[in-house]
Amino acid sequence: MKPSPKLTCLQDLTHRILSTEIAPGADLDEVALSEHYGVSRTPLREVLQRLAGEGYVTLSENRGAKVTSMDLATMRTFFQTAPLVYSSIARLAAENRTDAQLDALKDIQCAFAGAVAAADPAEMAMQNHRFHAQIGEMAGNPYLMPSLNRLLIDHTRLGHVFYRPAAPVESMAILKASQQHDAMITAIEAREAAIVVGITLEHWDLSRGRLERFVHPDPLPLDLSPPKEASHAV
Amino acid sequence: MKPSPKLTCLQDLTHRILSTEIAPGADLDEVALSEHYGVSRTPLREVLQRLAGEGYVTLSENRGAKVTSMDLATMRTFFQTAPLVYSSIARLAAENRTDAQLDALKDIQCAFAGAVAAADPAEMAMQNHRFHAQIGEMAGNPYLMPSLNRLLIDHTRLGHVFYRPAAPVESMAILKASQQHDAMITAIEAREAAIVVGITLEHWDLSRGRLERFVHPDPLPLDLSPPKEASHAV
DNA sequence: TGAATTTCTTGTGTATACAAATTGTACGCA
DNA sequence: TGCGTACAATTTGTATACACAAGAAATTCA
Repeated sequence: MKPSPKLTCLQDLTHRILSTEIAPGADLDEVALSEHYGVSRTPLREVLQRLAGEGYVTLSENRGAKVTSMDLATMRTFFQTAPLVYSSIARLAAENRTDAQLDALKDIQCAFAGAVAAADPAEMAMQNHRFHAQIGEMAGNPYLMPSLNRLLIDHTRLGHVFYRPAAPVESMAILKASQQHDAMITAIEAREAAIVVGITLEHWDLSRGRLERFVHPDPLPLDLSPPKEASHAV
Repeated sequence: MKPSPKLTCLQDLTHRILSTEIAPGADLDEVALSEHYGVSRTPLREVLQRLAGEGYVTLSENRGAKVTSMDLATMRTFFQTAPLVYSSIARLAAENRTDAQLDALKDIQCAFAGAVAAADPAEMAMQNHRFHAQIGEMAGNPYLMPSLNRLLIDHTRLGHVFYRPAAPVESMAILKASQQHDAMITAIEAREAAIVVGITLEHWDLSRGRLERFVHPDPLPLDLSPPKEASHAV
């Protein structure tokens, strides 16, 4: 009945980190956060410890918590690792899903489609996160789950680019992504593992194309004044 | 200078869990542990939270901490997942290793060989754990690391069987495992990714053979009295 | 004026005391 | 005797106070 302030704190922090409202690398002050959420430092520190375990924040001795940063070396690893884990999870999800899990996935995709219709980029990114986390649940593999979740954290943080279309061409990509979600649901329902893996890899390629273009943007025309946002990438 | 009691507590608990001195599924009492390690409940709870994040223990609301259990469903998943993660990590280790990391690996293998020579099963299992965790370090992939570590926890807990040879034939397996470690070091040093992956898969097959025989032991002769250790497996 | 050391400020780490929740037990009632 | 309820005991969750470490600023001495 009562919304536990500790749980609220945990959920709100994850949300704000995933949405990059709290930027990668940002310092998290214990007293400020504890006052903000109306809990004492003890449970707040436990929340931070948990977030650290899930990869959202990084703790250093006597130096507090920082939001896990996204440096270029990590990005490289991200692009290297994601297809392997995503496709493995997809295969397992098709094999092991339950009906209840499938229904939950459909609900999430519904919310995702709603966010697309409403042209709400932040909400799209969050529902997309939930969608893929749910597929992870369906895989039922406690060994791969932590890897998937770490990938999804960075994918979602990067992904706010994806869902902020600059050109009309790019909003087409969002529609295509949503259609791929639908196709994944159909294939998972039919337990067609090979098909799910195929769609998942296409889905990844679509996402990768946009993300890489962001990390490696097209060079600006050479005769213009110095670029302003070049180093803003990560 | 001073051996922080909190760190001692963390390391000792991981060691006792990996060695199954504290059995899978066992309850962990906060007050008892805090008194045992000479710290108050606050830091002890932080240790438990961290161990939970790494997969050693499982926390339930208002119900304390239990050592993560190893049920049959999990075992199935374990055997399904390990080769994928191990071989991926092996490939990355060969590609990304530094000289310092390689030296550390050699030191660990030295300690492992020492334990083999001393016929110390517990020590073998622990050094084997360190060996493979070090290869994980060399892979330098923060996304796959948590999966590897979770696999290694259960592998090491199961592995105490491996290093407790019942028959002379089985102590040959330990020697072969040690030789495979040496071969992995050589291949990693030469950055021969394909070779490392091959040895890793052989290494896994060797381990799997013994572990599966433990989970699925040979049936006892039918004309004997009721089996005594049948359900002791997991 | 510059460098080094001391002090002060800020923020984290730990301990203890208290509140809340769960579990086991005993008692009463059907 | 069986079941349900209430109470007690144990264990976990939270708050507060204090101790300690790291970094910044200021003062002193060369």
